[in-house]
This record gives sequence, C-alpha cells and structure tokens, in this order.
Amino acid sequence: MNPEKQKVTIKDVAQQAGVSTATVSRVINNSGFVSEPLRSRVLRVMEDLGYVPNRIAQSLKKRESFAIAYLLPDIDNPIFAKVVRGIQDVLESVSYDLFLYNTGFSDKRLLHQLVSLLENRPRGVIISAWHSKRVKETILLFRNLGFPVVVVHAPRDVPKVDAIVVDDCKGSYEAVKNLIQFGHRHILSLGVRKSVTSSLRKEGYRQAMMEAFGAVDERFLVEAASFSSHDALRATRNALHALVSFTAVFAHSDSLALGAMEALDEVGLRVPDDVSVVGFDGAYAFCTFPKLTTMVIPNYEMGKMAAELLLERLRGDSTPPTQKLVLPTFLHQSSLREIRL
Amino acid sequence: MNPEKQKVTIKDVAQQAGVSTATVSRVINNSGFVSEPLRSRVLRVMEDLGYVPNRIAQSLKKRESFAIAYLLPDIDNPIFAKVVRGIQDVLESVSYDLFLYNTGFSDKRLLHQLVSLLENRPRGVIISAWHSKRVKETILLFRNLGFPVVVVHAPRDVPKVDAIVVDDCKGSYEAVKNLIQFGHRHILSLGVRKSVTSSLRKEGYRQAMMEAFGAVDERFLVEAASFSSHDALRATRNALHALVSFTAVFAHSDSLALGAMEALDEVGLRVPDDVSVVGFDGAYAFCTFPKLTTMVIPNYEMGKMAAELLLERLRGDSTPPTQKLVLPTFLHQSSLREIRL
DNA sequence: CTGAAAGCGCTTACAG
DNA sequence: CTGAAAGCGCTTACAG
Repeated sequence: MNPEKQKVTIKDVAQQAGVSTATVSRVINNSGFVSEPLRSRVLRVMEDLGYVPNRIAQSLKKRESFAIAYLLPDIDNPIFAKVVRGIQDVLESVSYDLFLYNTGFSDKRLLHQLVSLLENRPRGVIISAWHSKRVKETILLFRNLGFPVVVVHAPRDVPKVDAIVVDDCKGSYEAVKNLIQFGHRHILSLGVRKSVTSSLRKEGYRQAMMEAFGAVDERFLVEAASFSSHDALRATRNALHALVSFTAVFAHSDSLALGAMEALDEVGLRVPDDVSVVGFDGAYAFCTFPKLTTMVIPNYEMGKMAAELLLERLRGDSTPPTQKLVLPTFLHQSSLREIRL
Repeated sequence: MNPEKQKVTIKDVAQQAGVSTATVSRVINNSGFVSEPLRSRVLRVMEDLGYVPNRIAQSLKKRESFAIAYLLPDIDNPIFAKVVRGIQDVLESVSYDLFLYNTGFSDKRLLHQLVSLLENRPRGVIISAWHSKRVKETILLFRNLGFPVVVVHAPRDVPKVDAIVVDDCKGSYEAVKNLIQFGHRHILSLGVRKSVTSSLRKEGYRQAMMEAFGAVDERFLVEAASFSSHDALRATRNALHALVSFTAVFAHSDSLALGAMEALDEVGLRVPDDVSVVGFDGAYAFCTFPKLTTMVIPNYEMGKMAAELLLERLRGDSTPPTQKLVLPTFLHQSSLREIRL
C-alpha cells in the first residue's frame, strides 16, 4: 500500500473501492456514466486514502500536458511580474500550469531554455517581445513546430501570430499632448537608441508636437544608451549641459524618467515646480516623490488577455490570428505642473 | 512518421537508426554502455529528426519529476521575484523546472494551489514564510507527506525543517545604530501590527536605542495596519499630527518607507534634508526617488541557497535540518543626512 | 555492448 | 452503467 515513490495510485483506490480503475478514472474526470452509489463509494475511498491523481501519468496518456510557457526577459521587472500574475490568474481557473522562462536578455540562456521548454511539452507559448533580436526567430520556431503562440507587448512582424500589443505611438501622442495642454512647449523626448519601441514612442511625440506647433525641434530629441536609469541620468545631464532649456520631459519609460529626475535633482531643478516629467509603462511610478505621472501599460490585463486568447486557440478556435492593440492609460499624479504665461 | 500529437518519439529514432529503443534511451541518458559507432549514429538521427525527449514520459517511468515548487505570496513584489530568479538560476544548471504558486496572501487560493501542486508531483518545495497563519500548517503538511521542504525568509517554528532565515533583529539593530551615529535621536519606528517579522525588527530598534540612550520612548513606536504603503502613509500622518517630532524614520520595510516618504512629502518635509528615512528589505530602494537607504535582504542569494539546500536533500543528504541565518546588508543611498548639533 | 520485455499511472475505445 | 485490455513514451532490470 505504500510503494516507494507514489503512496496511492488509482489501482489502490480501485481495489479498495472494489471497482475497476476505469471506473475510478471516470469519476476523477467526471466522464462517462458512473452510477451514483459507485461514484460516492469511489469518492469516499479517494478521500480516505488521500489520493491525488498523477498529472504526469494523465498527461502522458492523454498525449497533452496541462501547461503553457511564458518567455520573458526579466522577472525582476514589475512589468513582467504583472503579466505573470495575469496569466496565472486565468490559468488557475482551468487548472493549467505555467512554465516560466526567464532569459535575462541572454540569447545563450534562451537557447538553453528552449530545450527545456520543448522537453516539457507545454501546449502553447506566450512570449514578451522585449527580449532581443532573437525573439523573431523564436516565435517562428514555435510557429513552425505547431505551437500556438501569443506575443505580448510589441509586434514582431511575424505573420500569422496572435499578439496583444501596446499602442506605443498613440499612448505617447496622448502623453505629450497632455503636456502641451498644460502649456508646455519645450518638451524633451528622452528615448533609447536603436529601440524599436522607443522609436514608436518618439513618433507619438512627433505627431503631438507637429499637430500643436507645426514643427519638431530636433534638439529636444535625446536618446540614452539603454533603458536603464543610469543611462537616462547621463543623457539628461548632457541635455542639461547643452543648455537646451525645457520645461518638461517625456521619458519613454519609467526607468528613464527616474534617471531624468535624478539629473534634474543634481542641478537643483524641482519636479514639478521647475520641470514636469511624464514616464511610460508604470513600472516605477508609484515609488517616486513627487509621484511620477505616466502612461500605464496594463500588464496584468495583457497577461490575462494573452492567456485567454491562447486558451481559445487550444480549444480549437482557428479564426485568423488577431493583433489586439492595447492602449496605455494615463496615470495623473503630481509630477506635472501647468505653465502659465 | 507524424502521429498527431508527438512528432518524433524514441521509437522513430530507434527505427531510423536501426537499433532498439533501449539503446536510444542509453545515449539520451548517457547511461550504460553504447559503442561509439552506435552512439554517433543515434545522435545523428536524433538531430536529423529534431527529436526532443519527452519529460513527461521520462518522469513517469523514472517515478520522479524534474521539478520543485516555490510557494510565494506575491510575485509582483521584487523581493519574491528575486528569490525566483535565484532558485531558477540554480535549477537551470541541473535542468530542473520550477512550479510557481502565487497565493496572493489568500488562504483560499493556497488551498486550491496545494491540490495542483500535489498533482504535479514536484520533488521538493520551497516556501516563503510571509504568507499568512497557514504557512505553518502547510509546511507541516509537506513534511508529513514526505516532501523535502526549505523555508525562506522567516522561521516558522516547525521542527525538523530546513530554513534560510533573515536576521531581522540584528539587521534592524544595525540600521538604527547607523541612524544614531548620524546624530539622530528622535527616530520613529514604523512597523506593522501583529506581524512577527515587524516585532523582531522593532526589537532591533529597541536594542539600538537602549544601548545608545538607555531608554526607549514608546511614543516613537508607530504601527501600521499592514505592510502596504497606503497604511504606512496613514500611520505616518498620524504620527506627524501627534506632534511627536522626529528627525528620522526607521521603516520596517521598503513599502512602509514609501508610505512614510509620501506622508512627509504631504506636509512639505524633504527627504533627506528634513527627515532621514531608512527602509528594510530592499524591495523598492532601487527605484525610489529620492533614493531610499535600506537594509537589503539578499533575496537572490537566499533563493540560490534554498535551491541548493533542497537539491542536496534530493541527492540524499540526510544530515539534521539546518537553519541558516542570513544577515541583511546595508544599502547606503542618499536618504540619510547627518544631524549637526 | 545490445535487445526484448515489462511496467510507470493513467485513459479510452471496445465489449458487454 | 462497468470492466478488461491496450497503450501513451519512456527506462531498466534481465538475458545474451
């Protein structure tokens, strides 16, 4: 009754209840017909023996697992942690599991993890687009292997793949437009070199500026080497030293905004009294003083949407792939100030 | 050659290579003897066919999975995300997987997830002590079920369980002592009601104050309803209104420190110019503005240690359970200021 | 050094 | 409504 590894198996239950394993299986899965007396007897034995079905065996037999995988670059970043939460919350309702692959932005690790992932046979994959150049290949790999895939955060111009995508351009447009409505005209655009996402956000900035003033002064377009606060600090310092005077900063991410605030602080400029700052993504907006105003990316909701979409696909939905645009929402806190003339 | 679910199985490889599945299995697992010619032939076929072994089948046959579980209260909190990273980094080296159970501090969810966990048959469990009152029972459950368990963060007075524990008292003592050395005497202790962890941190505060001044002024012991910034904001507001004047705040967590900073900001007090703030845990110190000083809990390292310890146990190490004390380290940023008399 | 065979814990046609 | 039997994709004694 206590064979080394697994304490109680379906056989034990069957024996104890005086039925076949087939019957036990049927009550476990609520499939087929089982007479009420048998069902309750089996249920009782299961309870008594503390029987818990073995998912591994179930998966093998059913020839499909009960898990999906999520590939993300950095679990430490609240952005991705929120997506995880969203995914898990919907998976929980169907008792699916999540395999997390945290690449740390490393292609080498990604490769290593891809093998693990394949071995684990998840039924589908969600992948954050903000990894590296390898994302596209990875997505293609999955698609070719026949895995249902949902991309989140940004499009990766891979045909025929579902995606839940942030509307970076429009979000930025609105953030900048808001600054303009507050009376700002000299607005620094603090982005990141060679980032597709940042260039979309810059585009939104351009549109808002063009619309309001008919021109974009290129001197206000500043770019950091990366999304880190440290690089943003340096870039903002440079802008400050270049004597381009501005009354507001549109940072293409909250991490960049943090760096900008630090640079302003260094030279004694106050936020928002002297300079208004608005961020993007909402990762750190809640831990700055004054409170950072930002365009919040609804990561939790994106995670949920992605998981739901994926589950739809697993259920056999074969409508053409969609690319859903998600608009960031404006979080208005105290780091904005009206400019009066 | 392409049966519905699994494209390539060990059988296909065996057939294609003209050997038995036993041989293929031996080369996959590097076990037993396989002649070089056969080995390389098999390897080539595996490559050609894009064969990836099925972990589910392997687990079933070997009667053990290749995964452990980590029970945590809140994946959104960087503290736990870092533990996850630590665990995953060591698991990766042995190709183990991690099942994450994010209870969101809900006992109901915990219960639900326990079932999933049991179904998945992980080989061991890591659990963060900061869930709820139910942790102790949960740990006991696992122990009784024969799962190797490692508790992280705080002890839960469960006998015979491995634990990696933060030295809350000593860490707090040092944080407060540091404030004292900076010339502070009126230091607010901002804790949380009914929290064991907070009471340990308060004890460290007491020790430092007693040592320096021979007495503890109870009016400076403030407690929030929970670890949330919001509750900390309220508690600090009250302290401010009570007209107890202080020059520093020792917050029992970074989230509390955040709330305190907000309250100070509300009444126009500047950090660190008017009031110094030191936090505990390091969850948010890296992303606050102004920079928060804090006692950093080495969560990443704790995750690693926990995973390593667990793996030792799985390898059969049966030395008596250890309880390793981990001392938080001081992160000095700009939110402290010397008081000159 | 290699293979035939049994079996891990389940589920599911197939009979009855 | 129920059971006997086959089999999911592997691994591992057991022979040879």
